[in-house]
Amino acid sequence: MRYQQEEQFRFHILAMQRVGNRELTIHLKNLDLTPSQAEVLTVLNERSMLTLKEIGQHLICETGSPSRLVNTLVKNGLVEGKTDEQDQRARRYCLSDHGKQKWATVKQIEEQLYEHVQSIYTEEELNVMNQLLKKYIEQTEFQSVFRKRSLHVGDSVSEEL
Amino acid sequence: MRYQQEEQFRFHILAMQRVGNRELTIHLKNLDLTPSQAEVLTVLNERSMLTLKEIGQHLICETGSPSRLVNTLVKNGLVEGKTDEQDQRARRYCLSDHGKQKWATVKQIEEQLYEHVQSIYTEEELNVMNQLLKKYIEQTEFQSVFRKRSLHVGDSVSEEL
DNA sequence: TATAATTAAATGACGTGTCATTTAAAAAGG
DNA sequence: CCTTTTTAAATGACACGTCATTTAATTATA
Repeated sequence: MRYQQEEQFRFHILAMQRVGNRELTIHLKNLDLTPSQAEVLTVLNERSMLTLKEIGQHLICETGSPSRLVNTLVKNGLVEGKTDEQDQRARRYCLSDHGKQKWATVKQIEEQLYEHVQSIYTEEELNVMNQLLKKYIEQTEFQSVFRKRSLHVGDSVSEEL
Repeated sequence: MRYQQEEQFRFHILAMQRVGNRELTIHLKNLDLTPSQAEVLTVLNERSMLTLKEIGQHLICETGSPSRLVNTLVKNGLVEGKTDEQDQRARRYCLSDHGKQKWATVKQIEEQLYEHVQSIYTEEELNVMNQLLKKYIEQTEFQSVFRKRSLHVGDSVSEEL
């Protein structure tokens, strides 16, 4: 059958995303957080005082302006927003004390997930996949997210393969 | 930073899924279909007369019984359902003529996606990734989907790496 | 056989993702 | 300075994806 490897790759990616998301969802439920909300906390923990648009530019979970996502976090007291003084249209957001506290737990849950990944793959195997996946991502709009989030720093170009 | 490879892998998977889904969404929009709906058509093209539960067991896009997904396709005339004679609770679904026709176009769109993948990866690279991704999937509930869909048949075990 | 337990599907609820439209503020251009 | 264009954010709409609950039919069991 033609495209067998390509089809398998397509559904591997879909399945991996689903299974990872479910694993995160389960563990985050104790915190009353969704994976998307957790990603916002992570972004705001790394860089504070971002506008909605800037937050969107740091997220992989959503394009455009993640109004509802962030507003839910504001409503739940995890994020605080202040109107920008230079630009009355924009609001700048940061973690509240409660948000910072929750993020610490989110970090532990993420590390659980990473431990799970580590239990299946060697670092070398992860490196191989990351090198290859990066090749695809670099041709997409997400390339800038990885750059902004510093998710691609420190990569060593593989000599083998 | 600890877990750097693992974190990168996590977001690579998320970004790959998003970008692939968007690419499919754009091309399927001309057909008035979503990627999930297209997956149902593909499943029903491969195996007909499945119940809702069985369809769900062949889908990666959704767990549980995909009532609404399939009912939308019935409403749009792409899928037909008849009550099972042995079990009055269950309904068995198959593609309508219109559905078969649409699937032919869906197949072309999928092949476009696979051509795109091919333009970025060699078959050897795809094979490497598939071998590794399969290791993860095999430990999840999706393992049975890949088996049922025959998405893992014909894999040659890699000797290298 | 009558009742209880199981099962298939439908449905309600909620939070995304995505796109299109609207609103209001800022910038650009005359 | 006023009008037009651009821009940030909010909002409406729609289809998921997920979970919990309900409904109805089937099976198990006392």
